[in-house]
Amino acid sequence: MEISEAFGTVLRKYRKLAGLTQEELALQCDLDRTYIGLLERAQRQPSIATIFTICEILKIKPHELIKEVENLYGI
Amino acid sequence: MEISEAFGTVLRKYRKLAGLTQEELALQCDLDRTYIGLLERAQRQPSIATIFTICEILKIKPHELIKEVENLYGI
DNA sequence: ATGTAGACTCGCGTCGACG
DNA sequence: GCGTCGACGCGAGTCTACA
Repeated sequence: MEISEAFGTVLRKYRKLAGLTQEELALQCDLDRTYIGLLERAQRQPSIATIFTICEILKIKPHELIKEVENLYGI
Repeated sequence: MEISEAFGTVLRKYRKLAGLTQEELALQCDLDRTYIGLLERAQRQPSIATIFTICEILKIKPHELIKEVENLYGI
């Protein structure tokens, strides 16, 4: 599995766990709604700053999210 | 502490631990030598793909590196 | 072996609009 | 509520060169 694909999958999972729509998450993260969609569909590579911002809103530690990305990616 | 500053500090620490020069690390990561320097001096924000690539060469799990970045950043 | 600088390409991230 | 499209600014990442 590709890395952006892994990230997108994990992101969607945690967003739904938080009970947020792409629109709500984007608003709170101060990011664009379409960009969250692009991330989930693995069409963009987030920067480390973006990862931290999203994790803060999703109330999850970045390293925990990254760990799941590692698993899907297959490290 | 800024997030790119935190990442740069952690990167430099693990690069030296691995006994590599910026040049050697860059070569193995298939990145530019000057870019590694920019990262360590907090003048660039790595993408998630770049983080994973660097961590692979440094023989460290991305989430472990991220965890240290969190600590310096103060989460 | 590293810092810096300039110039370059391309992808991140934004925005408005439509189905 | 989400996917997609086109257009856009700007920053990631490259390359060359000098100290």
